[in-house]
Amino acid sequence: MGRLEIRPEEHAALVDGRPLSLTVRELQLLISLSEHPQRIMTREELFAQVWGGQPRDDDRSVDVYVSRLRAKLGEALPGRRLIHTHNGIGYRFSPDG
Amino acid sequence: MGRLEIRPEEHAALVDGRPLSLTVRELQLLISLSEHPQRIMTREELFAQVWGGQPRDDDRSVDVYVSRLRAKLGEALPGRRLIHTHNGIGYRFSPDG
DNA sequence: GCACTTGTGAAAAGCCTGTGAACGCAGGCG
DNA sequence: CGCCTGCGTTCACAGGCTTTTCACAAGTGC
Repeated sequence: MGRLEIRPEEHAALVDGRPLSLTVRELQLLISLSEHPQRIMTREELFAQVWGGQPRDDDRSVDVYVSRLRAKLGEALPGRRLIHTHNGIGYRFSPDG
Repeated sequence: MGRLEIRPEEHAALVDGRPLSLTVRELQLLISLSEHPQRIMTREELFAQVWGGQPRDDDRSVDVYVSRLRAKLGEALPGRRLIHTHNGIGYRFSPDG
């Protein structure tokens, strides 16, 4: 999976061997996304996996955490965009930028 | 169906396993077309399936979205023409270029 | 108490959509 | 030929809707 490595059982995400300092939520979200590479996941799916249950109609939690995750990934891997937005649907994780 | 795969339930259209970044409308249109391969579909039929209801007399929405769809398909599958125009009638989807 | 995380509201940025208009292309006709 | 006409294709754009980002109050654990 390139320079990014995710170890759910160790609660860790590594870039070139260095752990990213992600919060629990951020890591859960990254794990959920990366478990289905190239698949478009809806907010509902992601919310269910990370938070459990169903999001409120106007819940922006997923978006906010995607944003935070991107910020940290972007710092560690400049110039790569691993999480893609699919307007009106959700997000997609693509290992190869 | 060759290199193009359409998965309505996943909101995705894949070329060689990679999702195209289609908008919701574009995907709906592609789904409608591809559900009846080799069949000529009228603008009215397509409009009804994608937008619902009947198009205005001078509505060009279907044409515009066919054009947008062709542009994106053409980028992902250069040299193949999947959507054929039938003058005065409508469009036809042909899986094998 | 302190440092950090979490979820929420709201402003800013960005994308999608439908529309009108311009453009291109072919056929018909003087 | 040259011009007109009928269609389909593409461009440009404004409005609306979605996503992104920021700031903040409340919560948690050390």
